[in-house]
Amino acid sequence: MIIQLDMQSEVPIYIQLMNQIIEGIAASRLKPGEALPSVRHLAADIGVNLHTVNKAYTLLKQEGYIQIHRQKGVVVQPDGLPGLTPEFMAKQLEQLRPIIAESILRGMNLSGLLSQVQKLYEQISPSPPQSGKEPTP
Amino acid sequence: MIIQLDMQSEVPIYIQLMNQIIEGIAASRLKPGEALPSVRHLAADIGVNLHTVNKAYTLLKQEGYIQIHRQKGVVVQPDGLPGLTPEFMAKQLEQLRPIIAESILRGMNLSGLLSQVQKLYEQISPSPPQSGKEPTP
Amino acid sequence: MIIQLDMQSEVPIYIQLMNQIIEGIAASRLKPGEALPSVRHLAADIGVNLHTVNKAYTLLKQEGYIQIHRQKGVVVQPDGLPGLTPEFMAKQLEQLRPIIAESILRGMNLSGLLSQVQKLYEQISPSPPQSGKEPTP
Amino acid sequence: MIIQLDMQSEVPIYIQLMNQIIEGIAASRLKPGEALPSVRHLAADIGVNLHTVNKAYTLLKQEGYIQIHRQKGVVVQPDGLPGLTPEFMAKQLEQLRPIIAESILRGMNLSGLLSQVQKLYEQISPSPPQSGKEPTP
DNA sequence: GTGGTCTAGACCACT
DNA sequence: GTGGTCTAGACCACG
Repeated sequence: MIIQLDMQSEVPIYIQLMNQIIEGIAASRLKPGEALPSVRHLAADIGVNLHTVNKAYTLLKQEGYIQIHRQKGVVVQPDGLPGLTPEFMAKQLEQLRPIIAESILRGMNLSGLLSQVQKLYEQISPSPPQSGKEPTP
Repeated sequence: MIIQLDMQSEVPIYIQLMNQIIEGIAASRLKPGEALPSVRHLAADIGVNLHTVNKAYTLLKQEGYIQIHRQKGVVVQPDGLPGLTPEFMAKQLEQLRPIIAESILRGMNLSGLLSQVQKLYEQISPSPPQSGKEPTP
Repeated sequence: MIIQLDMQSEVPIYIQLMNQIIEGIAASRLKPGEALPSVRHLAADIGVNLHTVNKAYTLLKQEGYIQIHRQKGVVVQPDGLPGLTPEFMAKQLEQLRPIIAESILRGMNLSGLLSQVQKLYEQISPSPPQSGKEPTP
Repeated sequence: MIIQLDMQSEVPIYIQLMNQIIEGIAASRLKPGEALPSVRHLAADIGVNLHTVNKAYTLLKQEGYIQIHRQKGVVVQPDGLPGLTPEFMAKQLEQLRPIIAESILRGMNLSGLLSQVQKLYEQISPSPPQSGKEPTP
């Protein structure tokens, strides 16, 4: 798992961390049940404060994306990732709204915007994650 | 111009203000050259401090969306709104990326995502600005 | 006398006005003794407030660049323009200093800077003003 | 880093602050990567309000002259200072123009002006930065 | 301890 | 009356 942080970004580091891990799961680079580095290790690896990693993990756990076990450490949610809950859909709309508004203001047409979204979608998820159970012979 | 602010939101007020104004321009509710309320009036109207409004206006001016005339007031950019600059496209991608990643993680498929974006686009975007009167039979 | 004002500039209008008139005199487009438009006329011509023109004229008079007569109107200083007083030299240095500092910071070398200054000098003063008396045959 | 402010000056304090810091960088008294005082410390040191310092820092950051690290502090831009962009050259010309015009009006000749500029340049500019040790015989 | 945000209130320059 | 600047003081997010 490679983490790329921009220490000069205005985006808080713990948010960047969350985003990177979320993207890792979305891209199936991190698979359900797979272990994540301990808070201590990850903090040392990427050179940030323990609290920062801890905050990211805690929030990811709250969203149901990971599990934190006292002894076993941190693993990607093995019991089914959260789906398209109404809360998530609402949050998504609120996040998309200002981005789309500004795109319209700048004169972007719908097809241009859709193609940008599609490009990003395919870039992040190169191999469509096998939803449901894998065929286990 | 109706401004809806959520004082409980974690999104800073001045950002909410910017977003509302941007959306107003995108939707053609605010037209180029149209006057915006003075810093003081708007601040009084929406019940926030003058400096908060001032910050939003200043940033909108920096982005080229409005003009602040000395001692005359604030108007929506009449000299052509900024277009799809490379900087904007880059910013847009960086903003979209985590949203799309999380949508993928949640199991949303491409067509579902695209339809959400399209729905928002059409909701915000004005019907193609009918200059002049509509033909009323 | 053509006046070019930028109403969106952060430079106050009365300062822009002063600069334009100073440049006119420097370029000999306005000659000593020549009449300037009345406050009223100029204000109407360029579409600004009376007070604004008045302020510019008053300050130009204080610097000794023009004379304001109650009835005769406004004329470019006919009794010898102010020279290189110590006060002016000091002001000039204070104005140049931050510009030059920023140029150095940006990596501009001395010759590049000098050539910029020379270019501007020659552009403003195309025909060197005949200092002293003109040869009157 | 010594900051000299003129509280009586018509030049806003935050501009004076910016100028002093820019000059410090230009003179290599402040080197890329070097830390600047925190907003609060500097404000206390020079006896102005925290917001005034903050404004200066924010603008310097926007120009690319410093970096503001979240919760770490402020440092002189370590990733290469901005160069001679077209925007900067245009701004420089606009700033120089009225100064040069007034100098011409006052009867200053080209060589006199150039020597003033050169004097300032050499006064601000550091002796070419001897990287490493000087040869001490 | 750091910068980011917000409030409250004031004076000034500009038009 | 407008925005620009400055002060004073507060709370919060971040690390």
